[in-house]
Amino acid sequence: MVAAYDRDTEPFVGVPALPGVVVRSGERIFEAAARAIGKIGAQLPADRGQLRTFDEPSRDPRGPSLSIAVWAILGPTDPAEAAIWRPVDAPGHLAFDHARIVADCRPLLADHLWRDAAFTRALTRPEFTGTDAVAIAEQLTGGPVHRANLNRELARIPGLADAGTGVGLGPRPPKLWRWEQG
Amino acid sequence: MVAAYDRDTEPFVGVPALPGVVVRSGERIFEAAARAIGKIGAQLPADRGQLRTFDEPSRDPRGPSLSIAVWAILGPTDPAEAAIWRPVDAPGHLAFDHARIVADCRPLLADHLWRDAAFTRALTRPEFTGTDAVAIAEQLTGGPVHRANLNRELARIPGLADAGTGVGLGPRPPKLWRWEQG
DNA sequence: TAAATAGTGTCTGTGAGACACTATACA
DNA sequence: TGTATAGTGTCTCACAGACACTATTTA
Repeated sequence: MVAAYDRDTEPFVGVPALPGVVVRSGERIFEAAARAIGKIGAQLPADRGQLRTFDEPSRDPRGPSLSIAVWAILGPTDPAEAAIWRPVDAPGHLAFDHARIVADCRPLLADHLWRDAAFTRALTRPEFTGTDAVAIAEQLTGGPVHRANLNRELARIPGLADAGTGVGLGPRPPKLWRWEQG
Repeated sequence: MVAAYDRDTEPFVGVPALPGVVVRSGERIFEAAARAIGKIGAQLPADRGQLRTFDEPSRDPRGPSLSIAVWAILGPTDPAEAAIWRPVDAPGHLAFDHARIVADCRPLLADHLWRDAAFTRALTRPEFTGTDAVAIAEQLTGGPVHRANLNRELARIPGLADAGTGVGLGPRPPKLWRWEQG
């Protein structure tokens, strides 16, 4: 899911947008990201990364601007009162070129999944089921994901252990995976 | 090899630096890159791409700035009178944090090699030997490259054909590879 | 015991990585 | 005929992708 917030200033008043700010002089990108994520009532998590820069001059009706896209992952216990959550694979209508940003960045994020430990750990919970994993992978890749292969992939990840059974969607309970230590 | 140029303005007068400019309002990144590469007397080639953004506030003694790194590949016939060529794996002393930029971007470029057709085609010549390929790969990856595996990898690339023998470093002439059509 | 959900076994092909061996040209 | 450079054959291992089969639970 992607977090947006309802804009309260022109342009695009009332339209959901990805949180963003104008970078101040001397500010680092993640410092600006920390201010941006404040717009949805959250704090910038430790797990975050740079994506790419968007430079179409007509992105913003107020005038030309560059946007450096950044990812960060919020957990279920992190406060984010003002967040409007949208599925990554169908974020719907967003202000500016933000729908395009989501579309362009999705494959970049899919590359991190199950490979970048910090990204994966933050995206899953401390515990998650095989069914959760399938849903996450399909959201990011956009294609179907084979459970058999995914389970084997998860078994190979260091620090991730089988933790019995969890609660799934149907009769048979799915496998539970747990990250070791804190 | 990386192209630098001798700075003629403060700061770092006389010190080699990667070509860069301040992006103008409304300008696209590659438009700015085209102006930047003019500093070495070259024109921006069609083969180019975005790398990452560098944001350390003390990068430039004149004040905080963001730099968006971009790659582009010049051929041997492209004019570049003012270029100072340095090996990618040992660019030596460069102005600002440019040595660090080269070091950070090298692995990003290595990921493109033999995979991104446009990048590879521009980096090699229309014709190149197996020995050239080994040298290119070792410069970008930093590690040793096995000729046997590299030859097989080249054989798999669509549009790249065996073209007899070329001129190498020793007695036995190396294989020649040629890109099909123009 | 049927149906829905979930997991496992296994086969294929591909590709990385590595080693030993062979080939070519020159001195 | 020895030596330096270059290419080839082949082996192992890991992994992606796919399919069929089995297992678990509830109704």
